[in-house]
Amino acid sequence: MERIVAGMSGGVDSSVAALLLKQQGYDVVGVFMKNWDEKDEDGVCTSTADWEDVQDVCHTIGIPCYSVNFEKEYMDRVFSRFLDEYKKGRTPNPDVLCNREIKFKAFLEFAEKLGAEKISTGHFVRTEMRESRPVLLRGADTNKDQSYFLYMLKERQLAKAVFPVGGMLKSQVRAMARDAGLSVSGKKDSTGICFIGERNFRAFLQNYLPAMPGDMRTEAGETVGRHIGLAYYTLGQRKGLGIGGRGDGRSWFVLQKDLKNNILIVGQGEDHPSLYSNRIEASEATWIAGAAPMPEGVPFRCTAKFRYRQPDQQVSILQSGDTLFIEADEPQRAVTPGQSAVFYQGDRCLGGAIVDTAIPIREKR
RNA sequence: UGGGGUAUCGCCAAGCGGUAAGGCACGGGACUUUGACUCCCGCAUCGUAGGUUCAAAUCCUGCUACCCCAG
Repeated sequence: MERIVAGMSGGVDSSVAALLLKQQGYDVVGVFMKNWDEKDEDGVCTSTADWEDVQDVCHTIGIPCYSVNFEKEYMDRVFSRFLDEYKKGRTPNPDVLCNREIKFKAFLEFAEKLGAEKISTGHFVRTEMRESRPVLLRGADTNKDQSYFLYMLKERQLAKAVFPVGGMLKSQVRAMARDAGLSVSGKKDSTGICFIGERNFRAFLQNYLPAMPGDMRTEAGETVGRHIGLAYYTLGQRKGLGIGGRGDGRSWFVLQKDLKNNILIVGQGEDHPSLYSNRIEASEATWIAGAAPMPEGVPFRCTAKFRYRQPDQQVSILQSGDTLFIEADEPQRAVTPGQSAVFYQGDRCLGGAIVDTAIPIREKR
């Protein structure tokens, strides 16, 4: 009987994933990962509660369960880079790294040591063999598709993974959990950084990044406020600026970071022109198939997402050396350095790259 | 010091005798496995002390503060 190690977070999705595998006759072993040790703002250690949920669910399903600790790996391979990026004034996405380095690497290796052929997670994505090679497809529930977070995986990682709920709708997953009597069937979807959880983001960052106050200025150079450190803001952000009543009365948004002078450039209006770009330069391109879908220097038409859950955007991409040039058909709002651009061809996720620069539209030449 | 003006929520700002618009900020919630965006809800008795009136943020008087002009 084939053994599968089910990664279980204590949430509905991974629980139902394990349940489905069990029903399909696999030798399922549930494993809970603890990768972060800290209480939340209320002094509650959510991972303890989640671990209890996992034990509960495993008991109901009738599978053994274990817990494994990757705190060190998470800190070394994910969180340290996360902080480095912030220190550079960028806005990283820790979860794409977490998937590549932890869930589909450290955890996968651990599962193999347990004698498992494969691992499962509760991600809403599908895989399929095409020409005897695994491809990553969007989840069937277009509203919950999580392929964006898995673009850094490679074929050999995909080949070792199963995503039992990828073909289902979220509503079906919940219904199945309820019918099976899983205690977590009504549990709220978790959000926030994976393993760290939902928290006051600014306060959280303040534990790791030094304050470096400076001016907030308009593009014209007028000082309109103070910031507590450029790292605490991201492009297109509105909340937290604390500027009210100035100018034409509209809301203020972060337009740019001037790291050299420690100045946050802000402007009014959700649709401020400086927030829009259609030419983006990215690097660290990774392709699930191992190589880009097009030769170097040749443009390629596909769709892209510049943030999770963004509707597909029509783009042309062109690789030149280490740089990936992206040209979007439509203007894109607040494309942010450090964030990921993920590429698709139909339902298939091809890979992605990390944004370095978004060139404002009005600088077109 | 003399003359004039203004004082309404943290900020901007309606109101002109009939019982406090709106925007921004902020707080809460929804959405969301990153960060954001978005959406919904909440949020003042009118500088102060008196007076007139059935009724005052709205009229009158004193006080206080700030602004402008003058010299």
